[in-house]
Amino acid sequence: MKSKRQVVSEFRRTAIVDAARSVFARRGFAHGIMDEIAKEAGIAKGTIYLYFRSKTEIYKAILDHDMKALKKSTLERIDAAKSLRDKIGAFTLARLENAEARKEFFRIMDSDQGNVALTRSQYRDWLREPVHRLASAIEEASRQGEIRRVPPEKVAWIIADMTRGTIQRRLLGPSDTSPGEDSAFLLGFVWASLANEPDSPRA
Amino acid sequence: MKSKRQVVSEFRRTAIVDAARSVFARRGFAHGIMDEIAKEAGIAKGTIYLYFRSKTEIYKAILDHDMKALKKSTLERIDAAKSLRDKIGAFTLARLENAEARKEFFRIMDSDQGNVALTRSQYRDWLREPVHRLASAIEEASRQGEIRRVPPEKVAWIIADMTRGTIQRRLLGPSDTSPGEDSAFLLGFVWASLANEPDSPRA
Amino acid sequence: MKSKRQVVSEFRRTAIVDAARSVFARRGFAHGIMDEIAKEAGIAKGTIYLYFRSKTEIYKAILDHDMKALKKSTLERIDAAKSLRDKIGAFTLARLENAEARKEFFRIMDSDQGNVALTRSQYRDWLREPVHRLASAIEEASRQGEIRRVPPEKVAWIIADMTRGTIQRRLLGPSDTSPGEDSAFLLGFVWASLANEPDSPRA
Amino acid sequence: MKSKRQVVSEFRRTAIVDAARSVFARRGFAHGIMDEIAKEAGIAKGTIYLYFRSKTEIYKAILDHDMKALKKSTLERIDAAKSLRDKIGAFTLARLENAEARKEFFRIMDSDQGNVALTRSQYRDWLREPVHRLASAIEEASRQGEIRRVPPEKVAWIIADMTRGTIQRRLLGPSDTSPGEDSAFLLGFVWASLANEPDSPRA
DNA sequence: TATGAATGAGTCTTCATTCAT
DNA sequence: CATGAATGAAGACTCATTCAT
Repeated sequence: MKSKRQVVSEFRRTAIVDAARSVFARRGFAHGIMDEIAKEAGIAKGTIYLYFRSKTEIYKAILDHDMKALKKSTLERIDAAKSLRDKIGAFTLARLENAEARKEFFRIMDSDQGNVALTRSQYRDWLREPVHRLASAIEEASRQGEIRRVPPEKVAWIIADMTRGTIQRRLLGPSDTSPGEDSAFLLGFVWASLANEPDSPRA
Repeated sequence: MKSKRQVVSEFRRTAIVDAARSVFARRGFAHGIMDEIAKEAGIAKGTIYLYFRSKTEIYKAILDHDMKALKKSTLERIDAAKSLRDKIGAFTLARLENAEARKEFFRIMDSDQGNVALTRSQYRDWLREPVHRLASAIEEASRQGEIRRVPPEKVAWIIADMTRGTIQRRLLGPSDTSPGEDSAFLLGFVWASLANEPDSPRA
Repeated sequence: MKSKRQVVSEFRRTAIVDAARSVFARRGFAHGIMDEIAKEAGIAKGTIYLYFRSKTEIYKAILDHDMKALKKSTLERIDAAKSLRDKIGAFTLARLENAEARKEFFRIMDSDQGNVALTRSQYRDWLREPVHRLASAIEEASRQGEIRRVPPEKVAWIIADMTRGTIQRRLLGPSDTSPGEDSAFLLGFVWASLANEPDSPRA
Repeated sequence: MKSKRQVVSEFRRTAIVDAARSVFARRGFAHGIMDEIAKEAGIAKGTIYLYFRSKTEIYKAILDHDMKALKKSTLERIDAAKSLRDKIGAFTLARLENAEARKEFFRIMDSDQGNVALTRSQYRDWLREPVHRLASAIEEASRQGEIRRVPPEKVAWIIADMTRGTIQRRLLGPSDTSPGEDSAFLLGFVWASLANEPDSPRA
């Protein structure tokens, strides 16, 4: 069981990370000021330094925390789906819903980063595993003849790309479609490609 | 005809923008220092302020200039293609080749931005017109029965998304495929989807 | 008789002063951090403030305590000696041995001080009395004709200076002579001066 | 010939070092604030950083400059003197006069230093060469039979110690003797010791 | 016009001191 | 009494922008 101290400590860390995420989403890393983070966390500036060594550490903590959560959630939903079609749908929907629920984080990922230098590749990192999982499913389905022959990795990545683009468009302004609808559209488009022979003219 | 004064002025602005692009690509906006830009442009720091009001203005000038060029080049190549299939191929190839030729600019677009706040939406902005052009072609082909019925805007955007993702992956590390091959793959994938009825199972 | 309360209180004060002396000797006053003092004293930081009003107060307490002890010890050894020669020897030896035994304190005196502003003059203060005692003995001996006529105060101070310099050199690095030898050398030098007519050429 | 730029640069560096010496003498290194140095130098805080990388660099510049000057001046005066007696007098007088003329620097050397870690030993460093020079002269004179046999290094150092102590006493408050008188007294004391056989009782 | 030295507002970080438990 | 988490004032350093030459 957690001691009271640990609970408080956990609480503070979370409050700081939450405040920082919000501030960084609003101002970017470079312009996200410690004073503002402190105020938003409802504590004094010095207190932050009892929990994090530096501004950069907070940044890393945000990424680490959110990416882990994102990866976990996405993988679970992929794994829960049985067929490839459902897995692809699960992937896109998971991504879209997560983005909805964690707008702030995605705004950080999408826009800023100053020089913290790692973000973009870290971003790829957390995506890598879900995308690989998807690729494996594609490869399997491809072997089983459920879909046409395609390079699994490449296809998995472009599915991720389409999803990401859709998320970004949703982030830019309120969209008139739900995540579910967007996901369904993406799935439809992808599946139309995978399910059929390429280049076979209509008639 | 341009006066000598104007020529020199143009020359300076270009030198500054080029230097700034290089610096921002390397360090990001927040860490791209005026001193470094000046040195790289081969002029004194103060001189920059004779041509640009502020650091942010330079940033905007980079975006404005590069995006215009990108848009122009992309539109021309789309227009030069006759069939929808070729137009899509022209779009993806134009994007991939441009990215190759203007790595620095894409690196700025891709990674950084401090919080100059406009980038991401500006990025969308320059893409908007080419994507619309593509959408129009899709709509037309859709109406003509050349492809199945799809929402033209949405499809055009996800083609842009796939292309962008591919560009980013190329930017992260040296890839073993050429822009032409990547473009061909994307086109193949997209066309397989567009050319056929959705959801028609293989057998 | 001391109440238990007083005993504990005394004990705490001593622990804090000892810890602080050690820390200040290591880091200097400015860089000697309360956290470190607390840890070294085996108590919580807040507890320190139950016994001392401020960091500076601790500093003063160190000086006060150590200087008193030093003064007492030095005076006793001077008084125990009968002849002037022995008194001088007693003074230098007491100083050298004390420095040996209380390296930490001397390291504080020697090197640091932040700007607690008083140190240097306080240092003089505690020395003042022993030096005066020495001066008195010199004056007496001078009057008795045991030594040549000299200004007692001045001579006493330069004896103190020589001793202090010797101590500092010993503090800088391990020396190959014992305090006793160093003391003997100083005494020899001084006595050679005092015992003879000045300026009387050798031959 | 110096360019105008160099002259100005030199001027600024000097102004900053002078201001810093004054501030450090007054407040100590730790409490000597950049703002105050800037104000005293009559420039803006940022300007300081055009000439010195950090506060510590300024500190080092002070020591370096002043110690070099001190060493040079002291060595010259020792060398200019012919006899050992005169050399000793030259040394003590040079030190006393220098201290008079550069009270501020000596106040820094004497009192403070925070943790800049080098001071005290650096102090020894600049003294080392003059003291060695003195030691050589003592050794020579000792060999020539001009003075009794003594360990030259040790004697040279205690002469330095006596002088330093005298300087410190002068620094603490206005003294009623001139540097010349103090120097003469020290010389007399030392010479009385060197010129005669040790331990030879008066009668 | 061009220069680059000078400026000073803006921020992170440290640490003595306080205070609720 | 003891604790140690919380506070916030203080200070070094950066760099976009200005301005005298």
